[in-house]
Amino acid sequence: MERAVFYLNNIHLDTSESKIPTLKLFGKTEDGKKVCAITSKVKDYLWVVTNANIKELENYELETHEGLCTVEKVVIKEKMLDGQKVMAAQVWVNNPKLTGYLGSVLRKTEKFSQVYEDDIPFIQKYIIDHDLKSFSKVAVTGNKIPRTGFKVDELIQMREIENANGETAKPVVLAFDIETYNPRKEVFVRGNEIIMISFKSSKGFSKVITWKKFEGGENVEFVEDEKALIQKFFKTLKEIGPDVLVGFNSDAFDIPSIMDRAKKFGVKQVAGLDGTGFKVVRSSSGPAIWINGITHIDLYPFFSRTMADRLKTDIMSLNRISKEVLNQSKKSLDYEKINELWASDNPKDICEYCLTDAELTLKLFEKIFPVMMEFSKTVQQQVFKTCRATYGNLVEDYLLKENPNFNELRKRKPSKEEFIKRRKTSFKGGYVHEPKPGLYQNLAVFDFKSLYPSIIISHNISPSSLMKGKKEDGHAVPEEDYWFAKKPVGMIPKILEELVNRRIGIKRIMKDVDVKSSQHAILDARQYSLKIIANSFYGYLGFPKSRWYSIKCAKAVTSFGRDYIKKIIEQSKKAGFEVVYADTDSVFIYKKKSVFRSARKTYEKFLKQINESLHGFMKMDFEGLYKKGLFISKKSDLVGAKKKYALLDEHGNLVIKGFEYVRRDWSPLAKKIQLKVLKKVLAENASKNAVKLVKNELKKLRLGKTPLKELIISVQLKKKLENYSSIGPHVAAAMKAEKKGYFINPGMLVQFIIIKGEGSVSEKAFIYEQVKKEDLKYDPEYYVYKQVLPSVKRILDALNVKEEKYLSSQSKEDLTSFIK
DNA sequence: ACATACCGGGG
DNA sequence: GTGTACGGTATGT
Repeated sequence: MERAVFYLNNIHLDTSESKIPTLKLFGKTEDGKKVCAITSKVKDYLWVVTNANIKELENYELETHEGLCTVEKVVIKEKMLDGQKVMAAQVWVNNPKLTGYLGSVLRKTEKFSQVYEDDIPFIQKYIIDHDLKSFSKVAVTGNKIPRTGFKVDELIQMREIENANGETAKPVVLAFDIETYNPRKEVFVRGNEIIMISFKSSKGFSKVITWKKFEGGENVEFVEDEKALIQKFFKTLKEIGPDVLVGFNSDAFDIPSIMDRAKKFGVKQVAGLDGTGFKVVRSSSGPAIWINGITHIDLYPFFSRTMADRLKTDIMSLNRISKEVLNQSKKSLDYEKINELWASDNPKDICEYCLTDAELTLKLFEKIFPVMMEFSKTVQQQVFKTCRATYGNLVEDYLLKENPNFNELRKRKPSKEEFIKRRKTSFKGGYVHEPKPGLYQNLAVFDFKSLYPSIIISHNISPSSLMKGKKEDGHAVPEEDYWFAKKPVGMIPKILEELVNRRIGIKRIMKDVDVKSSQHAILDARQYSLKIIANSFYGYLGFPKSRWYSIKCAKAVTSFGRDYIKKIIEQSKKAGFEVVYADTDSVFIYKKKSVFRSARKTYEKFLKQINESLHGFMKMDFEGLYKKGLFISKKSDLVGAKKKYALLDEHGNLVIKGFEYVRRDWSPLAKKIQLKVLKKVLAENASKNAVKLVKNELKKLRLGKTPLKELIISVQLKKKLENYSSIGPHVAAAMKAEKKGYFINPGMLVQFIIIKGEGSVSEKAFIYEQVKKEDLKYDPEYYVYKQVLPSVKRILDALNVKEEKYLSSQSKEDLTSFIK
């Protein structure tokens, strides 16, 4: 027997080789040796709540197409279910893959229909039950066995495993990026050549590999052809032997591309430490790529959901995130230029571009990894899973992990029918005070500190306390006829309170730590992970897929919340402030004729007054002071749109939320004008210039002088042409193009122009190439009224600029004649 | 009014 | 595996 202590990298249950699943744990020792521990002797369990004689269960056997499922042991225990004591049988199963199936069979029986915990993924239970953590030490006992096929230093037939605590490992990281040649504008991976791959490692490895030779590139290595490039990718992965492979959108783009090309050239994928290739697994953000023994991190899902609230940018591209987080931009090179350079055998600039992307990816990873790790530790799941999780997943994982401390049976996920039923049930959300469109000066934003968590804790909002005891003794819900008992404290408020208290404790410690130290960064990451999870409890209660879903609890939370925010609005008005906008837990207020310099003092004084009037646990924070705020109206409504505003902060940064200029199905012209107008209005303080700009652009457009390229609308063709039941403009354009002999393929990006003529938008849509070749004229009317106007109208409306000012003083009819 | 289809990230 | 993101918008029918 041997004992090996190593940092755990990843765990999974492998069913590829035989019907008996093998548990594989990968990691590395302190001195950097790679280890894999395997075992096929893992047992899983489920719970059955029953008063029936359990003898029948003890020797239960079930034939399945995946082998025999046998019950190996049954243990009776007293458990809690919704705060009530129940007798339950813990049923141990020989094969973890069959637990769910056994559960579904038992559920159909009369005696054993109340089945629990059969739907918790085995690995998740295993990690919780063995107290394991990503990149933390584990101690394994077992026998060394021959390493046949494994790319590790040691392979162990595992008997036992335990958490060995201690420091977490600093992983060896390899960041990568690919470039593809895509002259036919297919958006998706199929059929596109990979022309180069770049690498940057945490150990200083830096290289671009490509298959067209040129003079004088730095860190460039040339290979014979694309096949050799793909082979080189796997070879490099093996040579560097990273603990973490990181990309940006690599789940959806880089790795699927590599897999696709490897298949085409018959290159065997050897990525995992057991010689296996990439594996496509389901994650809550869509398909994800798993590698045995290496943690694959895709930065995109983590930034675009978990970190989104912390970023100013609304656009989650590598460039924008790098700019904000690292203060470093991508090399600018648009994809048409990439195609052009490659076609003309001049890939040098592409190489530099590619390497910069890998470098930014590595830097972003290094910056954000502590945060990912804190999330992973907090919910006790593998970082692979946590960094792709939705808020709901994080709460659910946290509850699954904390729940055993309460001896409660963990709830099941809803059935399909239940899910559909829940989804139909809507309820009133937070209170929204619609903004009056306009540009405001010196705005203050206050928000309740953890409004919903505070409400849940202080009103004991929990399924187990719902309508227990007498109404007079409980917390009555505003506008509703139900209540929550004050005691005993329910599982959800209890877990949440512990979480909030932990965060308070961390924040207290942080005060005495140097802001620039790495310890501070870690503590900040930890408190942030706790904050995100705490703030998501409410959403979780009302999320139809939740195990601990409770519509009454969710309703109660928003009901209390509306009560609180309305009181703040009233108080603000009484104190002589104008309330511009309020949403759920925040208010945007201002005072007419205020001066920026003195505004902060005024607001701070008022905030203090608010806080003095609030009960103990409720508190409002000063979220920010903005020099300017632009609120715009809904499309055709008088009241303003929700979450659509642009702010200019104290340092002159623009914060733009919810404007459409980011989308590719808008013409570059509309996007460009919208952004310019916003900048002029907010940053340059010149709405006159904005009007002038719009006027000029419209004039150009009407004279037919706008370059065609600026008018291209790009929409992806997602299906075969014959499968469309509704023929939208991109489909119609593609159909016409195909008849003319153009290459049309599902997956491609249809770039079209709306041309002059009669009929619907679809009838007037033609692909860009055809418009160019046949010298068709674009339709100024369409671009004026369907592209440019919608993008700026609401902004200028908010500033009380009348349409005529920029559209023209002439009538529409006159304009049409003008165009002719 | 309702249904359908697409956006995001990546080249 | 019981479910496969989601909220917003334009255009067709």
